[in-house]
Amino acid sequence: MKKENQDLQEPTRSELEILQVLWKYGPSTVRTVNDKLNEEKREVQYTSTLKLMQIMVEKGLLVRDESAMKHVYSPAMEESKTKSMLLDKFVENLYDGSASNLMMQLLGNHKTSKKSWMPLKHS
Amino acid sequence: MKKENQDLQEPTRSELEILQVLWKYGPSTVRTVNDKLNEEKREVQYTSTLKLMQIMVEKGLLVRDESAMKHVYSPAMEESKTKSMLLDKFVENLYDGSASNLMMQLLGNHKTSKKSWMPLKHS
DNA sequence: TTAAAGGTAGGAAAAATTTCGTACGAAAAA
DNA sequence: TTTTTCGTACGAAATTTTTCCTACCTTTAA
Repeated sequence: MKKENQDLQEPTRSELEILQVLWKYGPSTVRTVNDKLNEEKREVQYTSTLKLMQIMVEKGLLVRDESAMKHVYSPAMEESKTKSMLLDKFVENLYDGSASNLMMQLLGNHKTSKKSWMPLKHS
Repeated sequence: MKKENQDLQEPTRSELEILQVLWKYGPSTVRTVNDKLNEEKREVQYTSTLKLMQIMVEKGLLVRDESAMKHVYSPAMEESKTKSMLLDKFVENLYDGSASNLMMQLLGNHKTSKKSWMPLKHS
């Protein structure tokens, strides 16, 4: 089954790497993004990055300015919006939806609540 | 190229869901985990969950007690260790490695540093 | 004792993600 | 002008992740 164009696509791991580059350096060409990926993350071929960024446009994760020959890509959503979304999901997943739990971990306060589960009978 | 048994495998998205269930309810059978997944996350077949958990054992993400007929699975690493690892990566990725940046976002302080990038010439 | 229910194992298929080869056009250099 | 360089598009392949079918074993109920 194909995944339909939802409103909010969660970026895949590689897509996130690309977003990170764009957040850091601002709107960029594929060439620039690819260079930064190779410098800062991992070795990857130009056309791979290109393809991925094209897909991200289709998904609505990036927008593209085609006015010049060298297309310039930018994130489709505000950095802060995307990060909020990802943070929410992260807190939901790992900290039971509780930001203060996360906060405590950040503060190095490792008194995370003791295991909350009672041994279950496994039917 | 096959991915070798690294020390720390990062769980995939589905694997993380399973870990979440185990964290929440403690060591469990596949049946229990599958039920919880269906209740709390998404519809999924028993054998799919089974397979995934078997793979997670291979990867070293879970350990399995086979002494009884119904195997009981537990996370291979402490919850807090795994979460630390994931949190580190998360902060690294999204907050430039700065926990205080994340902290600010958590506090709803949206004065995240203005765009730090200078417009680049795109070679 | 047989049937039904519920468990694991394993392989194959499906889906999603990632990579890259090839084709081809435009711009720049020779 | 010709060649080289650098860009995009597109399709297919490779890989990773996810799903589920089939086989088969054990326990329980009839």
